[in-house]
Amino acid sequence: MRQEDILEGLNKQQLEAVTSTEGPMLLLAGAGSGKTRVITHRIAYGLQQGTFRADQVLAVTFTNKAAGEMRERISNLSRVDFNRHWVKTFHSACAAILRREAPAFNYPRDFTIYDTRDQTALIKDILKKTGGSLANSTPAAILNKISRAQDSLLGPGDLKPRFDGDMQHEQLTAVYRIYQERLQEAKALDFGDLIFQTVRLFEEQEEILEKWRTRFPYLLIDEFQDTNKAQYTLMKQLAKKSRNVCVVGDDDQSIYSWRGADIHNIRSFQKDFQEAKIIRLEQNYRSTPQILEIASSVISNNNERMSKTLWSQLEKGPGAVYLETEDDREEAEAIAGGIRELAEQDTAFPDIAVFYRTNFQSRTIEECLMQREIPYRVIGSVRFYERKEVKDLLAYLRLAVNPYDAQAFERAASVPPRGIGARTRALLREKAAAGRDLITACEQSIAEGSIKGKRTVSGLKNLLLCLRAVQDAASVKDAVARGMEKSGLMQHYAEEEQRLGDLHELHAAADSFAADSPDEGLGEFLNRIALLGEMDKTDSATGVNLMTLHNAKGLEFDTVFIAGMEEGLFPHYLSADEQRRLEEERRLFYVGITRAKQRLLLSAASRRFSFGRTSYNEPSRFLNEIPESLCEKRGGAFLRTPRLRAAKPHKNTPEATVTEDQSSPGFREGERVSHPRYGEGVITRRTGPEVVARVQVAFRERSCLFLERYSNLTSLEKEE
DNA sequence: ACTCTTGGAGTTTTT
DNA sequence: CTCCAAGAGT
Repeated sequence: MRQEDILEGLNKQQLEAVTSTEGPMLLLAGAGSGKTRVITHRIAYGLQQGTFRADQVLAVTFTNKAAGEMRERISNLSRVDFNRHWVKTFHSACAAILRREAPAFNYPRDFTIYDTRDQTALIKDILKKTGGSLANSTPAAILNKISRAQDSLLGPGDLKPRFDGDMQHEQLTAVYRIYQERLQEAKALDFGDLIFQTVRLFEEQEEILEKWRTRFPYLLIDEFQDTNKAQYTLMKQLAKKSRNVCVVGDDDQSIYSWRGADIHNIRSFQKDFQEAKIIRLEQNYRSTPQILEIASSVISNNNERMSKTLWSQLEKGPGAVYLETEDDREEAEAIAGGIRELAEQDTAFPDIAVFYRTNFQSRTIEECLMQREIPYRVIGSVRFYERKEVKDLLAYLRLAVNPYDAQAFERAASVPPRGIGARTRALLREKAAAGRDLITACEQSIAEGSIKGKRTVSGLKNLLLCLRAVQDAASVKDAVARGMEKSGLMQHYAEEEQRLGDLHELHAAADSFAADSPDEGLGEFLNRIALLGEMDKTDSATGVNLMTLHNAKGLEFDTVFIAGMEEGLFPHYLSADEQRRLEEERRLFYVGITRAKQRLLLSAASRRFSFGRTSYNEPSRFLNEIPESLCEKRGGAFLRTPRLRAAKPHKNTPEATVTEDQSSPGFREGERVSHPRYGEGVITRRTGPEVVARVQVAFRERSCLFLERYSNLTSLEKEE
């Protein structure tokens, strides 16, 4: 692509940001100010000018999905295929570095990455063993403390007591220390470790740091306001010499301080890189002036912010609409009704989003959408790789790759039940503690006769040995297939269609991984999975988008609903007392508002039913922060015209209705169909009420149950 | 010794 | 709904 194309249509500030490819830069990019455009064009420009080569750039984004999009946009702009290059999250970048440097810090290349559940289980186990229950602290709370310590580059010895003789502190230090030891024994790293250990490695081994500095003389860090101290330090280490680092952020969109993010990194950057060019992007290209005014008005209630004024030249639009309902059910129905009506006017389903503060709120909304036959997708609710059956299968694969992985062993040894109980498992793990792997531990225990269930342990050992052999020889896909077959999980879950489907999906994921990265092995596949968020699902949107406000960051929609505008829920009661945390809730609201291009629809329920309990809530204080002239309060329904047309005019040409599955009449049993992932199949059963009919489909190698409406199935019998 | 069933309790946000 | 702990059953 020619230079004038890369630079075309940029405003003054954007142009300066794009063309300043050398030296440090702080890009303060307001919501909707064309940030992604600037970042991608900047890299494309540098490539085109010959300032740097693609393999000299390390770009860090917040999610894998954002990374994927950035790769694609740069590739399109620059005629360079950027897909092989380093656009990663902090975590995946560190995992990749540590894999390559494994010998230098005495870890195997194929280490395991512990997720939150592995971590919590480990802490529970430690608490049990040490007998010490940390005074009124749940394992999750302890884990949180440990994670925050890691984010701040504090090891067990670096924790400071709050006062002399702080029991909490001593116990926490002890648990943290054992926790780290156990991770090492298991040849595992957790999320915090990935960053912490990389920083430590760079600190301790100058020549390795030097190598990576030389490798990446150009850095870019996106969502900089959400970086923690460890990440900041890593950036500094890498950028110290070249000083070619561009950080991009917006202090008003900092919403992850509970995860260790430190907003002061923006100030630190100005100190550490005093020669940095500072550019503000304040023109908003996304939202109407009305939406922007609402957002500005709300965020102006925060004290801790760098002042910044967004403005928009877009056409005027409507103000916000606020709806109060009796309960959550009514709220959900109003949202569904509003969506229906908007869809009949001018807005397509994928251009609509519904945001909420907590995941459980999605359930009621989903039910109403389903009833009204409105297609939707939920982003990030139950993470695929955290589902029980998926973790079960992953446990076997993890052990095949890393036979020291104690958490995987716990799971693999007990699901499906094979007669190895807690006691035997503990014995085997003890055996493995002295630097032995778990397979060897099994072997030795059998040889010594120190164990009761000799036969079953022997069976498990052989199974693991077999999987280990397979992963060396076979493709990732075959290794997963072998795991499914040999683990006994397929039989174990034979009755549960959903779980079987998930196992097959993991197999399919392995297949596509193998296609994308033919040179990578099972270990890399497992690492990749551990770092994958649900956000990254790439299937194109066909329905309304449902997600938490946290997941909404970086996205935009024509129409945005924000549900549950109630005290106690939003701001959440756990964050409402402290000023700093309340301000973060407000920023979360700000993020939500600024996702909207045209319309903003808010709602609150005075009664909410959640898990056997009814709570009564006042409307959120944030509502009072919206200028009155820009917030119209309604009762009953969102739109002024609840039922304009009783019936739609009937279309008499059949071709018009065949194209979209909107009007799909439903399949017959015995009908031949095709699915984009599973291929051809036959409907074996069709059940349930018409609106939410389920179909059972037999494919060549498996059988799946779908909700008919969203199944992506196409008939093979209606073709001309 | 191990597994399965039952009842009770807890649920912010997530790489 | 889903995770735990405790007790009964094999």
